[in-house]
Amino acid sequence: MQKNNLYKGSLSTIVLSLLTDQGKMYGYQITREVEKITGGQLKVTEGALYPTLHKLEAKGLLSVEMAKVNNRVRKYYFITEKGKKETANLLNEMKNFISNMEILINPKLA
Amino acid sequence: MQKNNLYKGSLSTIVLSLLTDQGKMYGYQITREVEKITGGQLKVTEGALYPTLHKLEAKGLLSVEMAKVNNRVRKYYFITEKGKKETANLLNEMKNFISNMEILINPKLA
DNA sequence: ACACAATACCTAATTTGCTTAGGTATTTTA
DNA sequence: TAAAATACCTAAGCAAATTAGGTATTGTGT
Repeated sequence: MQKNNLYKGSLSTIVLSLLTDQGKMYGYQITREVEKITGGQLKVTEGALYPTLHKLEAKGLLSVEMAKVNNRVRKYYFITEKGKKETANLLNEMKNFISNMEILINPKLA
Repeated sequence: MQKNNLYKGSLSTIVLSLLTDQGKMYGYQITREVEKITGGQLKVTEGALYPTLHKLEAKGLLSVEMAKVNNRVRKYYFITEKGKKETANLLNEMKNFISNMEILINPKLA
């Protein structure tokens, strides 16, 4: 996703969070949106994204809806009921991670 | 470090940040300190920590000082000049990661 | 008209950073 | 006196990326 390997492990959370917010999105759109939101700082590579989308679908957290736009196929992903619960868990884990990191790197808070 | 794989990639930053704060520490002490600071939420496993300390030493970011306490060996690690610069970089990357994640998971901020 | 960029999907080999599961040895505690 | 804690270590395996490809269509610049 970057040279930076801090993002390793966060992709599923990012995807599920975006889909929670936007309802449904297709893969390529997700890569554009993340780049836009982070001001170009984070680029989700397709080699990371597509396998992740397939994994989340296989786990039953996402469903797919095919669409044909301009003679080109799009696969819109959206969150299932099961996915909503898992998203809530992942978002909590992310918030916990962030607060733990903040006290770890900021000794004044410890 | 946990079941949670968000921490993947953050161990070097955690170690260097702690050593910046505390001057010098030995491996086992680092595992105790991280667990204490995070209220038991994050446990740095020795299988992850020792190879990381050796890697940081090999890169010239840390130096070692042996000590014998109670007939048992301790290896105290401390940051080199080169390590100070790299620590500053890693801390900046971590802060960037955190702010990017915050806007990604919090659509109201986007 | 034609090349190149952008859109849109995909896979597979490799790398990386951890987990899991061991190992040695001494000191402290129940 | 057995178990837990202290203190170091390594190696096989796993999971999530990176890197480096692939196909095909549409839009853009010259």
